[in-house]
Amino acid sequence: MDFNKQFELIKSGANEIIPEEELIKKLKLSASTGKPLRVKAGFDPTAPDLHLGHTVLINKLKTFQQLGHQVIFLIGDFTGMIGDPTGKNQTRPPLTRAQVLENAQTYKEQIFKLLDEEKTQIVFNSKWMLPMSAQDLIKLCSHYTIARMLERNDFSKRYADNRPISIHEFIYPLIQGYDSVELQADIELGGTDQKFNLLVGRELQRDYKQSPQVIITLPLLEGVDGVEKMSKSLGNYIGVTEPAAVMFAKLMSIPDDLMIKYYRLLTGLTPDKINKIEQELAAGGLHPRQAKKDLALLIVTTYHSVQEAKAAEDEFERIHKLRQLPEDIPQISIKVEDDKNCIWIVTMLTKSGLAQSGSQARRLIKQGGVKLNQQKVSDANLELPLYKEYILQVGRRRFIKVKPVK
RNA sequence: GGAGGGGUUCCCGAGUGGCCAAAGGGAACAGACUGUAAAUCUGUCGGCGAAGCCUUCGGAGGUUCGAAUCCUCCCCCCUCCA
Repeated sequence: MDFNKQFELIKSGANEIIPEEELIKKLKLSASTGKPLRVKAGFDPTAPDLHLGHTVLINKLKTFQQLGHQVIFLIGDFTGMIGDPTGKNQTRPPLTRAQVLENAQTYKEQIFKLLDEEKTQIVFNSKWMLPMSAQDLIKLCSHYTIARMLERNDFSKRYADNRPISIHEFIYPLIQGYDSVELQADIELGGTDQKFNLLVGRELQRDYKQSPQVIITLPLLEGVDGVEKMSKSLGNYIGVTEPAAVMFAKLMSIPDDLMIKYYRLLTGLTPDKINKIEQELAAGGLHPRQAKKDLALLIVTTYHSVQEAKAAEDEFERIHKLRQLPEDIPQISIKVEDDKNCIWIVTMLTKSGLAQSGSQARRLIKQGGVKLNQQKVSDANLELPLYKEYILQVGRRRFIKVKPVK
């Protein structure tokens, strides 16, 4: 593949490449020497459940891998003890060796749905950070100045606002940078919020007489709400291990405006193809719903299979378009007190977990959000005979089969 | 060591003796609408088989007919000065 095509592929979806000329130089050098570039991206070991936001980086790693370069998946088990300084993060308790290995295993299961296991190098930065002596750490610190640290937006802001900055927070970017030294990285990928840290890596490598890495920042992916960046704690995430049907439904719920970004950052489609979809959408030739379905199918297929993706689509149609019952409804039976021969609707809702309290159950009924055997329930005092099986529904998409017994 | 600010219901945040189950916003949930679980609009948003009652405002005591609000002690967080 010629350099322009390669470059275009690498650049697709990227926010910044700093500096672009160096990337081209490195690509050319690699081609002429036959030596693959070393491409690094770091991940947090404390949150081993990957969501699509994380896979933006992994997808880009994959691009490099497909171009024949050496991909390095760095697990920041040492930096994880510090936590990236956002002002909110507290120092985290160090993970035990067992936890680290366990999380690493979880990572592997997830990333190898995208990356080629044979060609991926997984490393932990505790490998070189744990044995580092205090003396060496001080030496590392001497490569950087407070003034330069304060260039980091987050630090300068907190400093100006009289909010605390702990000393150890300064160490974080230094270690991340030092990882690049240790790994002799040619390229480091990171989210746009990592720009500062990535740049520190360049400086340090230069100080350590290495060729500075090219940094590529990728946009932060908004979650299904379309506003906040995807994160587990905000609940707007799509996890890579989620069931196909859940994944599909979540993907269908993203705002239309976000579709193209998802296409660009999460699918392996070429820039040409994505541009075409974008144009057809704008021209009205392609229905946004269809485009979003195609997107969902593509992504779900990556993490599951074609069959499962298709089944997920059918399920979605059934529930949301045709408003029918889903194929598999979880089933439970509820024990009733011995002296009763009927069950109260509110009890059914709370015992089945569809409502968290009796008050909430009553509210749902009052709002017309409860259906029993597809009939709306309007009476909160409804009593039902035992031994029959009921299909309870709350809202449009929560179903459960309930069998009350003694 | 000294001075000061603060801890309120899932989150942010108002509330300085009764009108407070506690404003406002966010999140969430339900309803309407829709190609969609988007957007928008409406409603709900501590618990109780619900009349009324019970529990909640960092913790423990106290003052008062009555406390998120006042007092005492304690715990925690933050800032400034040295």
